[in-house]
Amino acid sequence: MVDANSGEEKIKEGAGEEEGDKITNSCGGNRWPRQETLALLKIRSDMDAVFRDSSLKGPLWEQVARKLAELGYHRSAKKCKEKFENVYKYHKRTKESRSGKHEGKTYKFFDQLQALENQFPLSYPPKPLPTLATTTNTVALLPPPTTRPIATNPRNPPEPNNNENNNNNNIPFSLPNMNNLFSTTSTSSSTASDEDLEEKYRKKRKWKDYFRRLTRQVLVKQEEMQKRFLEAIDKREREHVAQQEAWRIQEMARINREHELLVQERSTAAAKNAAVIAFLQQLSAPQPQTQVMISLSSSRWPKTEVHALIRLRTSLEPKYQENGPKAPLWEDISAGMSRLGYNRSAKRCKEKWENINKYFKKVKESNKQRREDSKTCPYFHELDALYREKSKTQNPFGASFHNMKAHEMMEPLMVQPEQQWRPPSEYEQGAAKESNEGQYERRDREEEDEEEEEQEELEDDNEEGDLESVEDEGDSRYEIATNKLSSVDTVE
DNA sequence: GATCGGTTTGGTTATTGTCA
DNA sequence: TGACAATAACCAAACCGATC
Repeated sequence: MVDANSGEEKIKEGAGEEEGDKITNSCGGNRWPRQETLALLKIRSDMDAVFRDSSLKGPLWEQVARKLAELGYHRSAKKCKEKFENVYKYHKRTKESRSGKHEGKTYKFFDQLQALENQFPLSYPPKPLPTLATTTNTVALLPPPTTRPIATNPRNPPEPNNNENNNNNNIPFSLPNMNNLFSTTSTSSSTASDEDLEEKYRKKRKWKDYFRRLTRQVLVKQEEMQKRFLEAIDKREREHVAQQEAWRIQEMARINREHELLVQERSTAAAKNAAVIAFLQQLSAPQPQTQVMISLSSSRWPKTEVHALIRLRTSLEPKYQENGPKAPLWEDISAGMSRLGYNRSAKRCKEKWENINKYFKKVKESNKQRREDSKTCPYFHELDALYREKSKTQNPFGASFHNMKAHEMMEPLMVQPEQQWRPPSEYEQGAAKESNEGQYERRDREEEDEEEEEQEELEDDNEEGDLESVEDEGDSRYEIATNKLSSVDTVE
């Protein structure tokens, strides 16, 4: 898998993730060294508030990338985002499965991510966080010191009487007379008698005592503050735990309620099913199971379903081309889908249509080369053909669609041959869609392989015109690939 | 209301590294 | 060497807000 971004990160220095600690940042090709990941986490967590406040995240990731670059790690914004998401995702996954096989093991970025989750500023470099008094990291968590730096320079001693909190101080803030202390030019400067010396010595001792007491006092104060701070943290910790406990209890209650509801629903559903089955048995209709599978559609759209949607949409488009409301179109499509055995609401159909088009456009615009044998996005060929068709009919001489090259415009419009599709009747007759899923998957893959081969062949030797008719080799009646918008009716 | 662009979240797959 | 963890990258679904 080669990303467009990977060019800048191709340098491989043979160092793995763990060695990232010891080596420079440019190691390991696309892999993120530990330090780099930590830097990313740090930056991202620092900007967490900004991220939460902003609705447009793109520029923020640019900023993250810039900050990372300042640290010597060059990654694109997209990569930063992706990396963060992946790390976060993995963290969540491992956290959830901790009770299972991961028990006893901790994800190496657990502390950072946990801290981020708890809206707690991260420490850096990372070390186990929460026990605040134990690690040196906690220093980073401490608020900026409120005690003013102590003036150790005897020439600038603290102003004695400006201190508002010195009532209960034992320190005598009535300072010795500084002029006397530092003035070597006393009135009796000419005589260096013993008395003078003794006087000086006494004053010196006095100052010494004063600073000793001051230092002691400051230390006591600092300890007191630290104690108060730790108590506050402790209190907050307890509150947090209590909150979590309360939340847990609430959550348990909610889960219990949901469980009861589920049980109720299940029992009513079972009753309904039994009634329906009984009814069907009474009718003893020849093919009662044809519609049973309809409701089995999962949230993920199988390939065949996407194909059906595209075909329905393209076939119904002319009917709704006027600027009228589109809702009936999607209702129609939804109905068509259900006729084919797919239970999708109009909204879902519309959403799916938008999503596949969005992704298709995105890929086209990025000029990314898709692998011919790409197993993903089976609808690409169809959309491609559809858009080519549109661009031809709407603007045959104007700007080409997505900067299509001239020779590309000449290429035959290749709707994916419907020969790759199962005729609905075949699988509609199946007892349940689920049970056939594996089989269909295999068939899909086989069909895709055939499809790709055929596509290649056709592209190789066929540069002209429409492919009016491709006869199916199989035993069923399949639709023919053509550049005309195909009608869904032929499927049925 | 329709459309579009952006984002979030979750799933999947392929690859790489580590360790027994 | 195989199992497994970790990672990168991709994709899909769903949602939201802006714009027309």
